Amino acid sequence: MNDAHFDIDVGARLRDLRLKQGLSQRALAKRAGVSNATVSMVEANRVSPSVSGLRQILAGIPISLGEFFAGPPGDREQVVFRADELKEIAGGPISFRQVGANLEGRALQMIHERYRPGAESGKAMLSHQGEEAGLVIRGRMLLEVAGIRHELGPGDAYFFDSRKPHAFRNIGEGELELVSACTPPSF
Amino acid sequence: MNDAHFDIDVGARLRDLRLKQGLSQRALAKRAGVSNATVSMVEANRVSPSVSGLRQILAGIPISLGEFFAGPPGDREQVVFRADELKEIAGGPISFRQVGANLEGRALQMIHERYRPGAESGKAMLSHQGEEAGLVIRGRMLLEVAGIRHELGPGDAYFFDSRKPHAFRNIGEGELELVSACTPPSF
DNA sequence: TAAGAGTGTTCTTTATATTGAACACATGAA
DNA sequence: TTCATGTGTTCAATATAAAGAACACTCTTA
Repeated sequence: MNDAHFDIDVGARLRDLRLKQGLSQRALAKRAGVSNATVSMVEANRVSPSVSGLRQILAGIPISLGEFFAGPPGDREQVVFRADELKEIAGGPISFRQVGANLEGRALQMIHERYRPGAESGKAMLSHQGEEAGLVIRGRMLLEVAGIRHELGPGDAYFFDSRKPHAFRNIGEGELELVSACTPPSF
Repeated sequence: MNDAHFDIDVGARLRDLRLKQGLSQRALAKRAGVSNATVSMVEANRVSPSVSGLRQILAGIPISLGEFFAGPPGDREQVVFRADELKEIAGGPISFRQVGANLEGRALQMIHERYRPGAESGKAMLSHQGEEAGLVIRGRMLLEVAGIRHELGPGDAYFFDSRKPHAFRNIGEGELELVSACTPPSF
């Protein structure tokens, strides 16, 4: 019934986080205001805690539900990606070169973007929620977010909620180069 | 006891997502394999669903728990940050200039980093989990992750799990310039 | 040994989430 | 109107999570 959506192991993850903080079940329980039995049960996956209960427990770490479920990407290995091995994920007048090949299960996506003069990348209203940011390295760019246009040059940056409709365009004479990041990965 | 950790409104968020998909409570319930009453209760915040129960419901959207809780950071406004208004968050031989001033409740952090020759930034084992990535713009950098050293030049990039111990150093003759991003924000 | 303090686990009761059916209210068709 | 089908909500029964106390175990210290 379920897709392969990383079935995060709540118990293991909680235990992992707790131990990283050097806390015993009782110590965490006390900080969080729950019983030690609850912590034990949850860690052993003998129960599936209520969201409010889990939030309560996580308050003792402390960590938010978002961070908790942002989850362990598993151990992916490659750390360094050479300039020529960034994965090209767009063609034509726009070059999107992604850091890392397979982002399945990851929380972050970074892209080295290049736009030929006049090139533009418009994304309509995106249902997927998240955040994105970028910093211009070279060239001039026109950024439109939620109907408002902004002109950015080298060193300028942006940060917005991905759900807002947005579009990018190179309005300079030369190439536009920028580094962007978004979470969660959008494609 | 709690920090201002955005107390996400589970009910409102679920309803919002469901409506965005154009589903009725019953339609979603059927796809998810739960009762319509459950959907109603959860949306009205009359109960705090179990994690397993919520996952079940979200499978009908479909969306993962991570995405669900990555959550709406509320409407923050400033979209564009000029080069000279990036917030300096480190001093001395290292310059960290952050995109956006207040990242409270946000999921993403982007930093424009500059290192003088020889400067280094070592972070020991970081308890906070997450991911980080970066791309070198100028100069040569030595990156050490989990005991392994890598040398990177312009255009090269990295991507790793923040929990692994890591350190950065400028090993070039000139300035090292890079753009990094991490999720969740680490400081 | 024994006693004490620490660990995580297991028990029984209590609180709460979830179900399936009934409910109340809309809209559109005969 | 009357019926049919849609919506979201509420109710009583059942399944499950949470609490508090007891348990079993490992240490350290006397």
